[in-house]
Amino acid sequence: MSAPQTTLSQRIRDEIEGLIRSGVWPPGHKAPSEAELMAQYGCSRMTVNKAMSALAEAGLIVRRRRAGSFVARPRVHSAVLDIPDIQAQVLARGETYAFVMLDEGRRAAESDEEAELARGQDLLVFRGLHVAAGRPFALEDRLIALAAVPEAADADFASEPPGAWLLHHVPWTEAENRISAVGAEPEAARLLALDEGAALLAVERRTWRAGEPVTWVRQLFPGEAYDLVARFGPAR
Amino acid sequence: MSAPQTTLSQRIRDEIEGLIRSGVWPPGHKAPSEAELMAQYGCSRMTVNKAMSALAEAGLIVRRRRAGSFVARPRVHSAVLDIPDIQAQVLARGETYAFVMLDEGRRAAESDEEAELARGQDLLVFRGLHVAAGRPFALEDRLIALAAVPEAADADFASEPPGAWLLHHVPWTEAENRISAVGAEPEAARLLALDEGAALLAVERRTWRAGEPVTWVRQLFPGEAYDLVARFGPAR
DNA sequence: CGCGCGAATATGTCTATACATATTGAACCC
DNA sequence: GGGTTCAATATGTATAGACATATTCGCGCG
Repeated sequence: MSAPQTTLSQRIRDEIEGLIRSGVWPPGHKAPSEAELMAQYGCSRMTVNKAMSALAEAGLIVRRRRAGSFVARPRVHSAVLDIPDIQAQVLARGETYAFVMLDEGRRAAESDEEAELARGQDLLVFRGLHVAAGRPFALEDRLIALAAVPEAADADFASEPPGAWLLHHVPWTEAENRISAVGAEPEAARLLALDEGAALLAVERRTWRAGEPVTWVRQLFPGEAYDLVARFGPAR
Repeated sequence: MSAPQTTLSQRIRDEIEGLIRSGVWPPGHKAPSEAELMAQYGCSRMTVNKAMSALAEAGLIVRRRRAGSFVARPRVHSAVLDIPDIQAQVLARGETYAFVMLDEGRRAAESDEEAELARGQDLLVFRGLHVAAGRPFALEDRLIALAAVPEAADADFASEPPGAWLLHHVPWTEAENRISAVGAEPEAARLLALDEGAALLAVERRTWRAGEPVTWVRQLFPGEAYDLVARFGPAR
């Protein structure tokens, strides 16, 4: 048994996908041309083309004739649950947006769950309030793993809130959303200017890049003020 | 300008996708072999193969050597928001499941929104309670468009609740979920055995098949008892 | 009658080649 | 200097042929 159980075009695709997902090829990076790849892998152009076309269809690269193939900017979202960038959403509705940082710090993990995220290093801890049109829109608690994103230690989260900063700097590869409804606790009610016990939409999200946990976030939205919309349709 | 702005393999793919999505080719239907298609379209096998491979990758067909290509059974869900079949979910957790039909009828549309769904014909109207492990799990209101699903008029919704029946009989092509948190109204609170004003997770879903509206449903879950989990990961 | 084996079939992948098309960059002319 | 043209480049699509591989069907043998 000599042949690997994967095909050549699949192998090319996987290797390049690995380079992209791991960040070795950052967004905007120019990939080798098909001619270069066919020399590198010793195969025909059709084989290379199949791999690259698949990557393009998957949205990982953007191809432009004559110019070449480039690693795509992290898709803000691949058409799935559209909740990542609250700032962009609010601005898209034509409302003013502000992020009020309530608390900001750096500490070690304090629970098993946090330890899984921290992976031996410190966590950045945030609590902030998203404000749309002058009214509280969402209360956010966030942890960022410095183990996964060391450059976050030097980021300026006054100019760009942590969620947006991450979205623009760290492409994620996996995410898990947990959505539920909860009654407002006293402090949350106060910060969101609601009555205690009011229905809140709670979105808890964990995000990974290439299997490595990056961030955990919990956002609380006033139930009446926010609808989460997810639309699934034909592929194109 | 003579050439259509779509390529041949894309056209083949689109036409076959249309046959599948419209239901002309039902699940399990055997598609023509590549040889037949290349005769039909007067092109080479590679061109046909590209179209069929793309359909296979998209999960619309299943291909088996020597046997042929077959229309895939409707994917219960393509790994997206996992909420369609409450019964299956409850049973998967090892709990008993029951659906209690509270109200069932047939009537004409009574609002503009309903008219859009009804398309000139009657609607089937349901209200029922999903019961898991003997406790209320979700309150469901549903409308089904007889214009889109005439066979629903003869279905036995005592043996299979409307949601599961639809899922097993009508593959959907587009869906829109709207998720929010609401306080329990008196009647909902009573039916779900909760206090008035308790936080409920509200899922409102509209579904289409090939552009034609099929059903509208609103499900109310006790906030503490239910988490909506959506996981997005690598394609394969 | 049942079982195994081989032939036929349909897909899976790859090669080599060809022509089309968008884009870029540079040469060229006014 | 500025705008136009043109050729080089890289991708997009398609062809025809080849070999590999999984699966099924049917035939023949015991």
